[in-house]
Amino acid sequence: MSDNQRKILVTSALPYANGAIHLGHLLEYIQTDIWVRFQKQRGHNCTYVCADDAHGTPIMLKADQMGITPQALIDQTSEEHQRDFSKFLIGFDNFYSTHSDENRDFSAMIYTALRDKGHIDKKTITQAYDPEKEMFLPDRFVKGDCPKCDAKDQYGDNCEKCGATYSPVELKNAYSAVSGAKPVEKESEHYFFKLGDFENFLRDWVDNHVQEQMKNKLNEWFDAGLQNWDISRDAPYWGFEIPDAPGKYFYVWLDAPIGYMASFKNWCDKHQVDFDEYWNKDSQTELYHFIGKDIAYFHSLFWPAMLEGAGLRKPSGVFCHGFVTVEGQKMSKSRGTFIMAETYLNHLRPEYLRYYFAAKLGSGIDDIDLNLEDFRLRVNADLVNKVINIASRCAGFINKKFDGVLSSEIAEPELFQSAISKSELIAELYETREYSKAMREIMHIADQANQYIDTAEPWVLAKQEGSEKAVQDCCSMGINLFKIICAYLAPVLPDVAKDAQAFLNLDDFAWQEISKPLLSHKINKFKPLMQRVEEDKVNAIVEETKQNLAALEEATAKASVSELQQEPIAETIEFADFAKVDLRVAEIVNAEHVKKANKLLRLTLSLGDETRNVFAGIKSAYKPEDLIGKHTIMVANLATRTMKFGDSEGMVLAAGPGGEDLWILEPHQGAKAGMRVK
RNA sequence: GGCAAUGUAGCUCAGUUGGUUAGAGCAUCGCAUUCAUAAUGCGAGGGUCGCAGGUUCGAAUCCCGCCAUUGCCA
Repeated sequence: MSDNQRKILVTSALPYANGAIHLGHLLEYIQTDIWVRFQKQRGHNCTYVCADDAHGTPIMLKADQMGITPQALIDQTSEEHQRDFSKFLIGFDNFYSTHSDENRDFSAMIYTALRDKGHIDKKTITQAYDPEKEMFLPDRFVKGDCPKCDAKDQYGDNCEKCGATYSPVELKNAYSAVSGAKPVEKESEHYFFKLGDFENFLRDWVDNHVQEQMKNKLNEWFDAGLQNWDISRDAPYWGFEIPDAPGKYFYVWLDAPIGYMASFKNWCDKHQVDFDEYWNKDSQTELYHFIGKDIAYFHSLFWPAMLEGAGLRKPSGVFCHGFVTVEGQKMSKSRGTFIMAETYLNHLRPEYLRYYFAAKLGSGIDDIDLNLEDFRLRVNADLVNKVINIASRCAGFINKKFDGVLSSEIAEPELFQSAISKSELIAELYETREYSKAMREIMHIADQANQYIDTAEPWVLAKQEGSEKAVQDCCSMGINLFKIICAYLAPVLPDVAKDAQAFLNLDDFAWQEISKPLLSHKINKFKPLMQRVEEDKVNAIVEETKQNLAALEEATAKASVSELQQEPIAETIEFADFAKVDLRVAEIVNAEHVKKANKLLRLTLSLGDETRNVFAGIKSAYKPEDLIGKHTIMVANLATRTMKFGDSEGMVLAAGPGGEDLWILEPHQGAKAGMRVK
């Protein structure tokens, strides 16, 4: 190993231990794993640790619902997570849990240090409390009617319908999402981390440790003023009890990032590595966290502040990435695009996805779109048609005519040189997480290789008497280019790289060896290294995702509070009262976005002889173009209501809790605009 | 509601500090070719760079407003 070998510790965000790994998670683990494999291929000492995030109310409640202990739930989840990760070739050096002795010790140690330096405050706050379950309720576990717009079934912090923000105690008809009981207000003393103590330090630190795009966002928080952070929760809570405060527990987000340290410590003890060398205040090693843009706040403010306060080293960098969208939209359960790792693996090998993500990942925080058609075409074209094709079209000649031995010289030194001269550029692109640019460079080499073989025409030479050496030379040239390309792609395609090594009769693809040509070298029989992605396999993933969802919904519907419990049937009315409501079939002749309105769509409804302008709060669930031409049911004799955006002349009927889960009514085929519903 | 990021060919994306006729891959079409997992090579068509203003000799690039998408609001 060279003198300039770096010591690097890398983490991915800890997956929460109450659900399965999905494509959104995988973007991050794949991005990190590629980076780690690259560092190792370069000969650096790089360690990759992760853990399950195993504490908090949602885990406690889910275990309760399943009738098992939280410990049993997180054990089971950990097994599932590790199985998925390993199948996706995520090469963690250590995968641990935040519910561990190491983590308990570090959490206590850091908390104590912060407290002793005066960075912890106590304050009594009022919170919603479930008298039946005898527990405090986090905002998202209190539901009720929006205090502003009266929308039903809104969460305790903000309204999906009108966008208002408020506190849970303001909700009308509030109920606990856990028991259905009416929450009461109750006081409790909470512990706070005084983030504001670290403002100067953080402003400095943020300046050269986060991406440009993140700085703007963080500045907003600085400008708003850093608030104290509530780090305690009352019993019953699934987590670590605060050392000097019986009945109080660390909030899950306090011990989650500390889990990075705990997992690493656990690994150090198994491998006789000096933990302190990595975490001492003046450590010379490097520490990088790969995270999603949603948790930037915790990793760029709380975490470095906690480390600073506790006298530990700070991260060398926090690398944020965007979200995965599918077909240009948020992953959606109902569209079948909320794809689980396991579902994907039932149909396709992981490297297709690894390559596709690599081909689209840059160093920024842009969202990454998985377009299923593009995915299939891109992977097939780049990997199978271009890269693997090179070996496929050369290997036959070498094996049949030359007993598998490559020629003793490089036929096209310039072309060979051009391919290896990209080594440092590609390394730099991997290092800076510009994988998409790296992939482009590599594919360009593959194009050149195919062009070369086309020009050299070994199949023509093979038929000419006395051209044997020319055939061997040109096919050996092709194999050598193939070797270089595979070495460059190794971080992304670990299994293909392994198979290519077997074919090429090599032990590894160490980066320093890339420039060495294979001369008079014996290779093995070529076997197809990768099959094309078939369209029906991709469709099967979407299909299975939809089916899983249906099964899941059935299960949760049984377990949770029923629709009727949430909203009991209203009091009985006479037919005459009902008859006053004039319901009509209406055709949606136009639908469009409403400027400045986050929730509304403007619908133009035809009743045959007249048209109505109606505003409907369904933007989160429907795209305008998907509605046009359809029929629906409207209240036609509702008094016109004047809104900020214009008059709404009626109302369309819809059911569902809100957000994406909102369904408007549609009559069976044959109903005509204007018909009365009675 | 506030803030941030994003919006470029059918699709997925590049476009460095503003500077000729806006690029690539895939898809489409034509030609060549058969060594290769119906792969490959050569060539062609295709864009008022989200919309509307402004600054400038000159804007995809800078400024303002608006629209849309995604995320955050501890």
